Amino acid sequence: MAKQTDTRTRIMNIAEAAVLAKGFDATSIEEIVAAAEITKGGFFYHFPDKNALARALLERYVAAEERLFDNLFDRARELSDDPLHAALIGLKLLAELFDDLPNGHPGCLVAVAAYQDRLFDADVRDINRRAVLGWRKRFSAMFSQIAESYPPRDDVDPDHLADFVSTVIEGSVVMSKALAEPRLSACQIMLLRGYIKLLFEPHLK
Amino acid sequence: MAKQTDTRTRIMNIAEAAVLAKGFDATSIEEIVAAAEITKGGFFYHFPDKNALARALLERYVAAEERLFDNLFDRARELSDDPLHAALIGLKLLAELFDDLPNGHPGCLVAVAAYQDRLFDADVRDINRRAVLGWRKRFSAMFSQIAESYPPRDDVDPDHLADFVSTVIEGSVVMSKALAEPRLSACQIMLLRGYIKLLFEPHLK
DNA sequence: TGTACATCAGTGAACGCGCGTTCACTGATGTAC
DNA sequence: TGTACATCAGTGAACGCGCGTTCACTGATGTAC
Repeated sequence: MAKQTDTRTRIMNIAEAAVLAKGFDATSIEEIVAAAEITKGGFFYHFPDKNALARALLERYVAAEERLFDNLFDRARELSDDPLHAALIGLKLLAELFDDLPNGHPGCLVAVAAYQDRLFDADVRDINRRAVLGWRKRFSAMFSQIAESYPPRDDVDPDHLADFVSTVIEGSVVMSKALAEPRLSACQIMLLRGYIKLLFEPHLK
Repeated sequence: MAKQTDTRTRIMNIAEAAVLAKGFDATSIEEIVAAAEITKGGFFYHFPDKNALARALLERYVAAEERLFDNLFDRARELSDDPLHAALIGLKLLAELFDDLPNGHPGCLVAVAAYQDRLFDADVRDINRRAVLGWRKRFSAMFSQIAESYPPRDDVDPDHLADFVSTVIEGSVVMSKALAEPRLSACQIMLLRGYIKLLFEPHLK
């Protein structure tokens, strides 16, 4: 039973890296089982078909991302009671997290699913949609709370601002991959942080 | 000769749409020639191999994008001599352009190449890198010029700010595809515009 | 404690299909004289 | 204007390989009595 999860996890780790590097269709079961040192039959013991692998990968990825955001912004709230300051700390922590990845972020499975959605069934597409809506909900609540104490300098919809966070994260990963510049993501997230600061922080002059 | 470019263009249009919907590897030559109503031999008359198709698609896409940005920001400069106002007009025009696409932006081939780069040779990866560096150069020049007249409220590197434009565009396309919300991109670009405005526009109060 | 059976986590061989690529050929159009 | 040849833009058949999937089997571990 420890072994089951071992092999299954090993399959998924290998598959995830390959999918992020060349797409889902180009990642063959053959190469996965070769790297995992099992046979094809072994793969199909763990997953009924290839689509089930996609689903499992995306579900795991989304759950992990959610946990990560939870931890990160919970930690930020521990460091400051003020909602704006906590958000700024959270974004800084996020940037640091990206900066600590030596080869840059390996890529976001949500973006892969978005860009290859004709490959997957409605089930997988729905998981993806819900995940992004979850991010919207999370950050929208954050910005709504900030807006209560800090009237924004610009009249922006909290949902749109929430999407802006996801937009910048997703976009920065694309950019850092395209340019092979691992540090780019962290830098872009700090720019986003600058915007949030500018938008909400009271002007002192 | 009109016919040659016709068929070649038809192949590329069909291929581009398919690649943006499911990735490069999953787009078979078989389905392309079926849709283009030619035989496989016909395809290989126009392209020596599948990688040549990828290269041709990316080159065409990058060139078209460059022309589009040229036209858009040239037009903006016609409408205002002031570099900041011209930039804000340019971003507004860009947002409108996105909003006019009824099904949303079909996707950016640069993002596809970034997320499936293990599929392509060094040649294709280089075209991609240069394209993104081109965007950086374009927008960096724009922001440097703005900064001459309008001291930014925040000390940001023009290159980073330039990348931020690309980041938001790329990210918003990912988001609008993931959520199947065609209008999202335009909205996110307007948020970016709001940031630029906030960053450079003199505070009146 | 020993035996019988069930389940788990795979193996290994086989399958047919679709893929990218090659190549000999062809009919229409263009060019030289 | 007619003929000979070249080029263009493909056709159509064939190729071998790798893909996802199936399935009968297996050896190790767990459970009942």
